[in-house]
Amino acid sequence: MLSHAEENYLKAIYNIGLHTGKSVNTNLIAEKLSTKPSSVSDMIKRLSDKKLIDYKKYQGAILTSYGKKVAVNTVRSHRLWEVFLVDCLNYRWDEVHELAEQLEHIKSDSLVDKLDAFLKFPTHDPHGDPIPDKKGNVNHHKNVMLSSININESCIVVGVKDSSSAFLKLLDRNSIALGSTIKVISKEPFDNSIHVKMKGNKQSFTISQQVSNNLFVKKI
Amino acid sequence: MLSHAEENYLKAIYNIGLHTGKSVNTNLIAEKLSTKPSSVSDMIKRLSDKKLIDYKKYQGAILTSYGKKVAVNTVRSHRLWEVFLVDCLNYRWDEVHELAEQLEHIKSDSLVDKLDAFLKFPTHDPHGDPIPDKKGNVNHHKNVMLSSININESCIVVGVKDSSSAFLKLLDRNSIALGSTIKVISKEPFDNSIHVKMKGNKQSFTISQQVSNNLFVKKI
DNA sequence: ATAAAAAGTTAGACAAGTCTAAAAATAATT
DNA sequence: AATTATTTTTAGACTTGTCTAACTTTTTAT
Repeated sequence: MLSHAEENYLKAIYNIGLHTGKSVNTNLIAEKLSTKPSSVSDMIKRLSDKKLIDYKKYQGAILTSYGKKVAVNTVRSHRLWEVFLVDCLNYRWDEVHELAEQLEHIKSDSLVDKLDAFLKFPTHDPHGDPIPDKKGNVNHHKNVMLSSININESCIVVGVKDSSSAFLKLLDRNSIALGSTIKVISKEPFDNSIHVKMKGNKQSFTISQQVSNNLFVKKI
Repeated sequence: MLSHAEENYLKAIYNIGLHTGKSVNTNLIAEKLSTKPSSVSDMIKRLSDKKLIDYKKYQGAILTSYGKKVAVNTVRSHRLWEVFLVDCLNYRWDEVHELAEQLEHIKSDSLVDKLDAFLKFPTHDPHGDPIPDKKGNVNHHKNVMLSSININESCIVVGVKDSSSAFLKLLDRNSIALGSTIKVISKEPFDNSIHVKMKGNKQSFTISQQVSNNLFVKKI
């Protein structure tokens, strides 16, 4: 039986590993978990003893298949709880992360699957992130960002990379939600901001690079 | 912010105090929490420092109004989660206790009230225990046990005192559920077992004293 | 290739929560 | 009232997870 802290470390290593593909550094984990590199070193040793990661001193960590399984299950739990919080309890998408961080650690053989069934097997969480299935299979984002869309092309918002409350509230204020259709009108070379128009909206407006780099989209 | 352990101690003190009415001894708490009296002594000191209980050495513990508030909120959370698990996720009433023990500790200002609303403000949990309202008011059982019902009288099952899995499964096997109507046919002086008949059932059967002492009923 | 910078690890300390073993206080019994 | 017995508390140890400060290894840059 793993502790909350252990699961959080595995999840962090999993998420960082997804982007980088290779061995994960101590400092990145520390940053992600708002802790200190020395604490990470300690924990990494314990996780290695438990065969959850492969680790050689000074060489970073990689999940074993067992560790990956735990991480994916935790991610699955997290995302299903987020769906529950938004769909059933009427939370907003910018409110659910911290709560799901707690709920994901509830220990049970059956809870997550029963929750999945109750929610009718959702495929994505409120931020557009894919929900791993019972067996741990995940359909990852294709990683097309709004910033890569050409002028005069349109796209649909399918996810957010940053799911911080600040970013999500900014999107709300601009009426950008999952499923929104956005057309790129022009690009500003100086600061890489882009001028966009939302479908069904006459008014066009400007989006900074920080924002367009954090919106997953699908071309249409 | 209180730890899971602290909340569990407060809940135990609250539950024991409900029955006894007075200062709660160390040994009872230790038994209820499956821990050792020495651990209880330690924790009791901490809870006293935090003004959650009143405590004088060798004199047992009593909840302060603040401590009682925490305990009742934890009970409220526990029972609402039990309703969710049974009504939404299709767990049986003998399966939900352990899970609710975990879920009750999720920290949030709004979660429990939102859950309450989602569940349409239930008044009782799957074992018939009353759910405290938002303000902490509870309608306690009137404590009428099946064992106190006279011959030829009928009653409705409104709750269980023992909510262990073993007891609940025994009730299931005898088709005794909340709302069942039971008529007392005869009593056996030797072992205090009673002979009963369920409404809508021709067959009558015998119930031991242990069982009849753990069923809350309402006379009809 | 060697010095400086960055990254990673160890050592020692701390807090929460638990335990065993022993001591102290209270309660029960003769 | 004195002696058991029971209950409660203390003392010291252990685990998990964290920290700071110091040290080592690896990487980077000159």
